Amino acid sequence: MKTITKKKQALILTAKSLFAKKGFYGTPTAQIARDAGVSNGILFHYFPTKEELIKTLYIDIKDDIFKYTLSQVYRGATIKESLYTLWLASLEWYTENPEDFQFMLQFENSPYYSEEIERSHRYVQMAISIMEDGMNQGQLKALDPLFLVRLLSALVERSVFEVNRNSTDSSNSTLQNQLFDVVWGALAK
Amino acid sequence: MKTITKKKQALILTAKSLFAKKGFYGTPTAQIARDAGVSNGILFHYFPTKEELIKTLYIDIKDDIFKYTLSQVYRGATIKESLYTLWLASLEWYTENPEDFQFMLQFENSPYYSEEIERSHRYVQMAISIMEDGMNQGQLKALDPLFLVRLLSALVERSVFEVNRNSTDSSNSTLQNQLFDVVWGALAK
DNA sequence: CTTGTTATTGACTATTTAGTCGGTTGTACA
DNA sequence: TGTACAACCGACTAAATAGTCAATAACAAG
Repeated sequence: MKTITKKKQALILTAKSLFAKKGFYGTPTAQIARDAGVSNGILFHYFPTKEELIKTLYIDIKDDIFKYTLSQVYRGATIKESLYTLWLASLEWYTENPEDFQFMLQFENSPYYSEEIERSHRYVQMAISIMEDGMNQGQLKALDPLFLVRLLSALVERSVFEVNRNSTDSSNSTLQNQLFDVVWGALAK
Repeated sequence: MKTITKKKQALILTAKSLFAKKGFYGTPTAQIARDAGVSNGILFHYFPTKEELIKTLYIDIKDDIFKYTLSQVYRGATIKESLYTLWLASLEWYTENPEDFQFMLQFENSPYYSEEIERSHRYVQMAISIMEDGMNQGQLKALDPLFLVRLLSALVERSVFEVNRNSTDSSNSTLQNQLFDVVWGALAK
């Protein structure tokens, strides 16, 4: 049984928050430890390098998100329904967890990121097979399924920005429908 | 008349190349100078800080790209034609100038980037007005025009990745048509 | 030729920072 | 109670790096 200590947890939380706010290079390891209220040494006890810490954080975050989003997709749903569910759940997650969003953006455009890391998540395989289903049913455009997955991610990302910009506006659901129209228009045949 | 010296030019070229390959934080200013074959001090003579160098580079690159792409859009073209031209020209530029692409990706997801910088380019205003025209004609989705511009950028970005991945494939124009279908599907009403 | 300005050099520094290490405290369990 | 092992501390270091500076070269103009 893997018990995560209080201090390790504090490190993870603090690191995520600082990285999101100040960036990977704007955040010294010493500050992470200080803000987390633990010693400098313990950070390197749990994470051999700063890079390792960053990668671990990313994998954890992505796991959380996909657990949340993919679990809402039901068998038997139409492709359009599945995509809508996936898209909306992601949107909700990111607007409610802005630190996750910031962190992810940074990581996926950093030198740390690679197709290897991308594919390593089994949920990406799941997303791919949803796209394949849609293509087989003739509902989605006939393109590389991984490309469609990435497209969806990119559109989620843009949606998050746009929703955040209009956050004062109360007529959220109208905007949501319009934004999903964009997604569906892009992916559907 | 602004004459750019040989050494300044060498610095700019070298910096772009190194930043694209190794990232902003993986590239010491000393290495830029060394690789450019000039002294350390001259870099800070032309660019007071490293950050200033990076921002200058970004603005130059974006200017080049928009000069190239927007100049190909003709008055009197339909919206679909204009968007196609814009999209294809961007795609060509980035596939032929991979360093520009890498640099831009990094910059636009870095702490240096801001909506202020984004809007400061007059070409963004031009792109916005193309989108507004399309909306007024009822051809494009009724969304914030800046959002549409960003959407187009994001789709160009994804297109570049996908074209690069299939670069061995000679049947390029088929893929191009398919990819533009995605763009048009996303933006068109 | 003189004088002021700009280009250029490269050694130097002040600071920052990732990661180390020797030692201490806690704890599970035999 | 003893022993092994993990959690934990914080002072320390070795390396890296952005930016400085004092001096020299090139050059343009009067």
